[in-house]
Amino acid sequence: MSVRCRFAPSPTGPLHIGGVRTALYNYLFARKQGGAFILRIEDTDVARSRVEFERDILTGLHWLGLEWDEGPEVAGLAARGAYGPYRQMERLALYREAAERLLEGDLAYPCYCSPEQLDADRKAQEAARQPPHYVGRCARLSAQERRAREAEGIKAVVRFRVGAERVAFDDLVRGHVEIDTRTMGGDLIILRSDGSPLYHFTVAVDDAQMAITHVVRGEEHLSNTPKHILLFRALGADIPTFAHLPLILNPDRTKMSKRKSQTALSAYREEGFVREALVNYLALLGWSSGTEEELFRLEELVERFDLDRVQSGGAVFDRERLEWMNGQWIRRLSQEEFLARMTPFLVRHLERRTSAGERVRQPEEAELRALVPLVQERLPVLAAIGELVDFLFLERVAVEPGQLVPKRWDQRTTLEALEAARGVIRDEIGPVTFEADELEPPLRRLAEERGWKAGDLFMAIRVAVTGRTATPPLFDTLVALGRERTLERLDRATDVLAGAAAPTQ
RNA sequence: GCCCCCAUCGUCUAGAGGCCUAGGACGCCACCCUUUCAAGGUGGAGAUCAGGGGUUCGAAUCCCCUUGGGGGCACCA
Repeated sequence: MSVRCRFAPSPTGPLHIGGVRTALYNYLFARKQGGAFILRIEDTDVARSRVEFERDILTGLHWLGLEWDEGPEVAGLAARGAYGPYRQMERLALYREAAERLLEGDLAYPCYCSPEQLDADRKAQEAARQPPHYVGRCARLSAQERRAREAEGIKAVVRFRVGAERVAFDDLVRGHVEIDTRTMGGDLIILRSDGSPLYHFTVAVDDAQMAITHVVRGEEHLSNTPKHILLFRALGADIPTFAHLPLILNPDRTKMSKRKSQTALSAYREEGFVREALVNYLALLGWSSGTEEELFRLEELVERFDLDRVQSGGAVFDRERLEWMNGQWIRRLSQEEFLARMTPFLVRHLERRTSAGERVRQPEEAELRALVPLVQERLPVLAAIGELVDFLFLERVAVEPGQLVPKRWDQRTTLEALEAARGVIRDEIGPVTFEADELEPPLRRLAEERGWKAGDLFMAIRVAVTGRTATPPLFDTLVALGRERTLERLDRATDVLAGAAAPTQ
């Protein structure tokens, strides 16, 4: 039988990094096995589910390149797949029908206990240091008793009978697992009093109906797996193979959460993490290829992936390592690709500067292209492009007199150097060509003639024209700036320095 | 409280009884390269393999216990 596995997120929040990892492992496993990867939206929590979250999930998966074979929407097309619909709220009839069957077979029963009663039970159990469980008040009601309650207008939930036994299964990640059903909290509610289905029930009904062969999901579902197995059995369905993935952890080793970590995929995307890095990093968080290579693209991961090699202990999400890997993938992008991905980040940065009241010049395609070799290897995240090169597009850069003077120099020397450098650039460099190669020799010569360290001269110029001490290579920077702007900024810096000097002299 | 899972450098991991005086990567430190910042290169510090018992000629690797951590036990998913 060919492999079918699914990613089943609920749209109660933006696509979570942990969900991405689960989706990725499902995808890798399905592709590796030549099986199907199915996306199912678990939106039965009406109170918390929102369409924009569903959109965020679909967008995120598309962006990562984790395309699904069946699901609510495929690559912008309408839903597709023979086991649809793929949104649970569109599958209510299926659940109702399945519940009906269980009721008929007395594998489930209506329960009339009020939430208040259940709450009181739970409190009592807690006080008696008992594990919380349903006491079974409605488990053996006679037909008349049920009718009486119905007559009172009490809306019943439907409970699934959980018999006493040890349920065992062989988890692909954890091996043999056995759980006593008596520790699971008693008979399970599968339908709310309004008739809507609950998670454990929908999972079993859907996985059965969608012919899922492998359930690959987070470890938080491990203890609940017997419930699903019992339900599969009651439904007369085959029991899929399970693989429970280790949790992704906060730095304090608790389950990764919004409170303590940045969990939304979209947030990483907005910071300029590239899909290659996110996929690569997450693949290696809990799985390893067994070799010492660690930079893999999606297709390479598919070739190598194996659930056997999934780690069983939880893994702390290490942003530093992600950033390193992101830099690796940014550098591996083709120039065209890099340009296309980086530009929106620069544009956005400049827009922000504009709204902050600064005068900004719009970058031209050609000058951005020229910038690529200078910046591509300097970005840990794409969003860093703004800070790196915005001085090229700002009408005025703020130059601090303090920064302008190199460590070994004083104000006088700096002033002299900037004026001299300006002269050299104005007189010796052709306005037409103005290339990095022709800038360097005369400026080095200048430093030598005056007995300055070239580095000091260059630093003074750098700060003068960019307002920063860390920039792309100086001569390329001057070229990017252009002759006119370079001269202008040297002038202005000289004024700033002279102005700062004046009061003290 | 009960049940389940987990346990190798700070972090991600290699290791499926002898190849381990435990390997790689991130991070950290130093040096090299260098006009700054990165990138890159070289080297270094960093794990008595949580602790204790077994099994075995031999254990990070198998078993048991302890400890620690995590997860689960909803008319949430």
